[in-house]
Amino acid sequence: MVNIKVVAKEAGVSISTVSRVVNGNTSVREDLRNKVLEVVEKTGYRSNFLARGLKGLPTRTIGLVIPDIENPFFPAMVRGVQDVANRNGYAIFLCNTDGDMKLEEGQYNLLLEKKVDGILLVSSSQDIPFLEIASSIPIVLLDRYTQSSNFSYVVVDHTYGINIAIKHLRNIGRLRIAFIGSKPITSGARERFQAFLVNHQRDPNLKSRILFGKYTQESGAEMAEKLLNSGEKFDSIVCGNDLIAYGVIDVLQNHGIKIPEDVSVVGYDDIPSSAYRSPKLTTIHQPIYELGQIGAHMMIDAIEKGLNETKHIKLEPYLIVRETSVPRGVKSANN
Amino acid sequence: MVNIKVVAKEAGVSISTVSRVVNGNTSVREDLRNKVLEVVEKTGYRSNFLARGLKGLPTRTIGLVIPDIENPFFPAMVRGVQDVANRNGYAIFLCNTDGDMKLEEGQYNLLLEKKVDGILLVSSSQDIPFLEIASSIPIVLLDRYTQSSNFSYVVVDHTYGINIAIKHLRNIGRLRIAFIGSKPITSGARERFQAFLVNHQRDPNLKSRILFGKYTQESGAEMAEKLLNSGEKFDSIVCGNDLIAYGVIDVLQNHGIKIPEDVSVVGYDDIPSSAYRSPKLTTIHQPIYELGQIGAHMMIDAIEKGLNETKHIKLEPYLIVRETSVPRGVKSANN
DNA sequence: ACTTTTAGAGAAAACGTTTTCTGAAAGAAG
DNA sequence: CTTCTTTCAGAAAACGTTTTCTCTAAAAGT
Repeated sequence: MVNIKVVAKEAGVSISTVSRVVNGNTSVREDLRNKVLEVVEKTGYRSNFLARGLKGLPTRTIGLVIPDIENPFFPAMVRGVQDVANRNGYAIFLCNTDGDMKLEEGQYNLLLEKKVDGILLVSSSQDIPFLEIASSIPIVLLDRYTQSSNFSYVVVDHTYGINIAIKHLRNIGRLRIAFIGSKPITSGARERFQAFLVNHQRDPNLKSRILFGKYTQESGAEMAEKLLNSGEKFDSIVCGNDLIAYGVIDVLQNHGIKIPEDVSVVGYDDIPSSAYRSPKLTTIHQPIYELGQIGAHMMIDAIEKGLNETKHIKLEPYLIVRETSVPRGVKSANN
Repeated sequence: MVNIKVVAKEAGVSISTVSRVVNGNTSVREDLRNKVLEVVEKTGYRSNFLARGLKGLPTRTIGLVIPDIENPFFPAMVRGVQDVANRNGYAIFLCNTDGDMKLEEGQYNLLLEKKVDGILLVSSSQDIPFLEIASSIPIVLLDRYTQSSNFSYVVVDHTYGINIAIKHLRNIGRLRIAFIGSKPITSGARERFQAFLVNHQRDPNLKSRILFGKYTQESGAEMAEKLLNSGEKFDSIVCGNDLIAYGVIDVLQNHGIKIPEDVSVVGYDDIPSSAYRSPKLTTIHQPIYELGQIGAHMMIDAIEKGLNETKHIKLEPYLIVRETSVPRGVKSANN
């Protein structure tokens, strides 16, 4: 491997001079600079990142930890951060936690050990003990924020998202709305649930129309069965995410319930398959790719410009009406 | 940050001794070893990977380059490699190429610069010029192999995959089979196409029932239109991947063609949504997660045991019959 | 013309390890 | 009791950089 020493020898200068030329921060005599540049070009020399890192300089490496890349919600986000990271010469370490805080801490420590310049974290809990001891590198929370937030984050405004979902259902005359979501352990789940609650404050026997499970199709199916068995009346369901909606729709249809004629279903996320699935899912679209992009930008700014005021960004989701909410013949009022 | 020096001082020994204890390759007197271990435990000392890397030791870091994480084919593969990598203490760099060989080379060089111990590559071409100049680290090709293969690879046996697809269609009486695939630029696409060809050698006007596009839903739709417009007769379609099948099904249905009554469609890949989509797609399941796992295992073996004989592994896909191939009432012969 | 400032190049220290080399003490062999 | 091994700890070199420090020579000021 060609290192700074051989470049120096080849160019007939000292290694200090080579370093100065390739980093370009101090002035070097014109002829020497050109000679060095020429040798660098010829040999394809690139300074060794391990050595630079050892000197305390940035490694141009960012850690990204998410629950599960196989969850269709995350690929777009990952791609968003990779695209801007790559454009800026950063490489990204990707880690999965499966929603387990023990693993999450493990990945966090692994990344610190790898001397990443910063960590983008989709945490699986609202309080993250291992982040409380101040870290030496910037941390940006993605998609979910913490209780005691001294960290920058970029999230989606789920209160707004649930509001427009409910508004849409009311517009088409659905007033007995059920909610099937995830246990409110993450900020996102909590916010969605609370937004639903606020919209139904005066509702007496609301409790039995609210069900909590996990963000999976299986869990969605299970909870739909439970809702059905409860005997509670409902004409529409707001789901915590699209996967849950898939399960719900399957179960409802298996019970001979017509969607959207008998009950309207609206999902949340707008993962890619929701546009293909039949019936095509009405859902709240989250700007996932943009979320990744913006997070990566914030991170790179924090790394390079040393910005350490925390920044909080909330993105707006929007409603996509497909086939699972509006029965034929019903006119959706302008929302 | 706690480094080897403070551990040495704390334990009252030299840094050499500390190094020897934490690496455990040479013998150290019992009492000193215990003292050091105790201090290491207390301080949470972990040796700096940059310094180790600089000494030429492995960085316990692997590069994984794929075309696009947003392509639903890849998350399972990525997860497969991450799971075994993680279990063995490796971190993985994930890179996207979008099928562009220029970008692929760029990512490859970026990874070399990051001093990864090895690279897992899903290449977008059958010959990879930048790999011809011998690399100092192990390379394992995933999912696709090259012409002049001096590299280890793990792939899926697509000849077998297409054979069982065709056999299935013939079993249910479909004899005029069309093929809509990707231009045979990767080994996978080429193999699928050739397997189809071999099965139809005596067929006179076969050409017009073979169409090449890209591995996307849009392309699938486009080619289905083309096939329809050609006036060529067909009773079934084998698609190069599931995404193409989605596009094909949409177009066929829009033309009032019933699936599977009028024409049978079989996909290839079995991406997650194929089990949900309606109609549920009959397809060839590829063991994608296993492919990632096995690739990672080969890589780690190559890194740690220095195995440098090239190893070639072919995994067997299998048929999953869902709703797009067998018309009601037709009995599928035992295959 | 002589001193003072400035430009800019090289030497050397430092980053945190691993590992070879050196050396001392203890044990074995004569 | 002396000499030769052996065991094992510490010193020091090395990995490839960046950057501070030192020094020379030229430019600038008087």
